[in-house]
Amino acid sequence: MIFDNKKCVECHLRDTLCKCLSDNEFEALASYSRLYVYKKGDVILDQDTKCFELVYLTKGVVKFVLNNDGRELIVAVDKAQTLIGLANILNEDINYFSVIALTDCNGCAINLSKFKMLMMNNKSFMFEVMSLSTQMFRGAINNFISVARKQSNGRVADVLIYLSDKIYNSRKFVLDLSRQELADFAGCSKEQIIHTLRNLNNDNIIKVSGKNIEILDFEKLATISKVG
Amino acid sequence: MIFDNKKCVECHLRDTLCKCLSDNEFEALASYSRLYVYKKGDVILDQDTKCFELVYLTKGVVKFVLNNDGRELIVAVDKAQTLIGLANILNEDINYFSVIALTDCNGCAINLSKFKMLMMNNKSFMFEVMSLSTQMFRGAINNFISVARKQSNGRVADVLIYLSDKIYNSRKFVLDLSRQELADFAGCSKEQIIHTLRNLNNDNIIKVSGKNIEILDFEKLATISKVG
DNA sequence: CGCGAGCTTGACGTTGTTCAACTAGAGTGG
DNA sequence: CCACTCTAGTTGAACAACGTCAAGCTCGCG
Repeated sequence: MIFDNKKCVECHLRDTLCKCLSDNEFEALASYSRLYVYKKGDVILDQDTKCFELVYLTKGVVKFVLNNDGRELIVAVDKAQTLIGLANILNEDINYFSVIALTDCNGCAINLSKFKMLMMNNKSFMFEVMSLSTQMFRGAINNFISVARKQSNGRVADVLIYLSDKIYNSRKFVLDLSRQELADFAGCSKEQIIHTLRNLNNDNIIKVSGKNIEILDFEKLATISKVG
Repeated sequence: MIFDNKKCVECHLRDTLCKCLSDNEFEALASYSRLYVYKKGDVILDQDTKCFELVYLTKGVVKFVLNNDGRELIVAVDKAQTLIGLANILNEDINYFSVIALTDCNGCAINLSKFKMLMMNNKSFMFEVMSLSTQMFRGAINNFISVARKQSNGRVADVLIYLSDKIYNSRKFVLDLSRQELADFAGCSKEQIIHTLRNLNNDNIIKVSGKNIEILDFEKLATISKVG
């Protein structure tokens, strides 16, 4: 579904990534942008397909997913406001991850070739874009270090802290991820997630009830994350 | 130790990453470059320190290492000819990995601010650089996927195939990595590496004798890598 | 010849996966 | 309104994978 886009100048993107663009330059980008609505579960970007558009997410929570041999691995979870697809544009315009809506989402599709043209003509903009995309990669690498080195207590602690700090900005939140998705994020089986959550619950470090999570003892959780 | 650098125009770097630079531009870069000699074990770039120079490796094999809590994790292994430090320059000029010589190495240090200046003034060059640095990150992520999802047979197979294809370009090679380093690369204990190598040896898939490795049945090894 | 670092080996215990059975809740159709 | 089905979640038991430990080995070097 497509909306009008007359309010681009008020967009959060204007003040952040695009802050070094002139009004004319930003206008050129905005005139090609279109709003989309995604339902929970919709594929926003599809791994291994050609990428023609970036998506600026204005509402909702998404997961970045790598698929190999049928099994999913969640590389990152992110929420509005954020630009999606950056990691794709630097090489061959083939999507490296899939991006899938965890909640209903709104997004604004930005024409990739226009975006690239702007990058070519505005060096500071290019540096902003590069910086953002390497941040994304570094985050992914840090995540994999966690998965590669820690055992499940530590990984689950990592995931909970990440969600609390970066996504829900609260010690108490309602999960948008299923148990299976938590497992794909933490790199273990869903049963292991359930066991670990229950243990943390019984030790009064967190309170779990279905999708409702509350972190009761953040210090202890941070220690578990560190120790592994 | 520092050599003269009159032969920069013959450097492999000139024909690859720097192919889109004019003679003047390349000259500007070369006039600031200096040759260094590293002994096996030397730290070429040090994690978490400020980075003033890129290093173009002209001889030798190196490992990219992430350190956390005393334990090492090898992110990648690379050999000459290759440019080292790219992943660092996109953000805050703080080295994200350490780079350590696995063999005696020669390298050519390139002034980072000159390099950046060239990037700012030559868009195609900037795209070349960006492309190279994202390749590096994608490689790292693929490596971590392997570590995160496969069990030790698959990981060891991955490592052997990587070394055979990308580093030694032969089915038969002499390892520059210790058993501990193989373990840091595959994300498991050194004992597990030894067990797995012996099993592969007993199954006549590889032949191991100390540092000497020969891949006897590449197809079978590739299958093990896929299956996990 | 003796020392030490890296390598090898096997035993053992922990961790985590797999499997199978069961429960709860949501959606569907008669 | 009640079966029926389907999916997600939960539980525990059996098993396999892996790390840790402790002991012994090998080889190069002083």
